[in-house]
Amino acid sequence: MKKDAKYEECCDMRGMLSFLILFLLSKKGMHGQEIADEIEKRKGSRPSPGTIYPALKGLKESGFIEERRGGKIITYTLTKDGERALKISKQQFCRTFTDVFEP
Amino acid sequence: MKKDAKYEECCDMRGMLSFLILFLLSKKGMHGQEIADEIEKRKGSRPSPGTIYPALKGLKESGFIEERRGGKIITYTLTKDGERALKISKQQFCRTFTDVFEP
DNA sequence: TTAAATATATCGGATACCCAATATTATAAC
DNA sequence: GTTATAATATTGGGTATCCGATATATTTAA
Repeated sequence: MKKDAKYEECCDMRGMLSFLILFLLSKKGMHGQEIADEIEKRKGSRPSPGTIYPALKGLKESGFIEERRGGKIITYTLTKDGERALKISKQQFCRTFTDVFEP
Repeated sequence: MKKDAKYEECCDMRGMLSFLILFLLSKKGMHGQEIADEIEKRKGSRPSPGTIYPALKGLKESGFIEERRGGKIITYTLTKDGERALKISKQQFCRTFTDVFEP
């Protein structure tokens, strides 16, 4: 059992993955594994393929991201709609978690 | 259908409720309805009783909060363990969402 | 041309979050 | 004391997230 698991379980951040992906893609286009790398660096745990690809599929079906294929690598970028979605989600996120970031 | 619902659904913040409660209680002791008030102010929607009380129950069973009853009002405060849980969750939260707050 | 490696994709299922509805308890009003 | 009000509590269920396992496709290595 992972150390500190007891303390982490009160914040599993379920439901934040798509938001995080949108945010990451707003900085630069990336492919699936790059996104997984970045999330692993931030969260400490790597989302499995069964997590990341369905999430990307959902975002694509919502029209928030689009893909450009180059061989086996698919690079995702935000659409205009995706930028709008991120902007709105971000506002809500910031309002909800105001002053959580303060020390 | 709620305006902007399409854009909000990529960030439902599911799984962040307990974290938010811990954070709110770290500022001052509150009872259930006060907590709901504060969350409503931040998120824009009010958590239902069926949401808030099971969450409080879970936090109590984890030993993160304790209650002091005064009539029909139950005031919740963080325990030492709760402070530790919040600290750790907050670290993870901040690391995960670094620079999301920047304009 | 196989074989290995890497990226993407899908499927089934466990989990748990959250809500709507309802019930219980306690105070306050009268 | 009865009624109204408000806080707390529970239960059942829908739903979406996420993971593990597995499959497919493309490139690289040998």
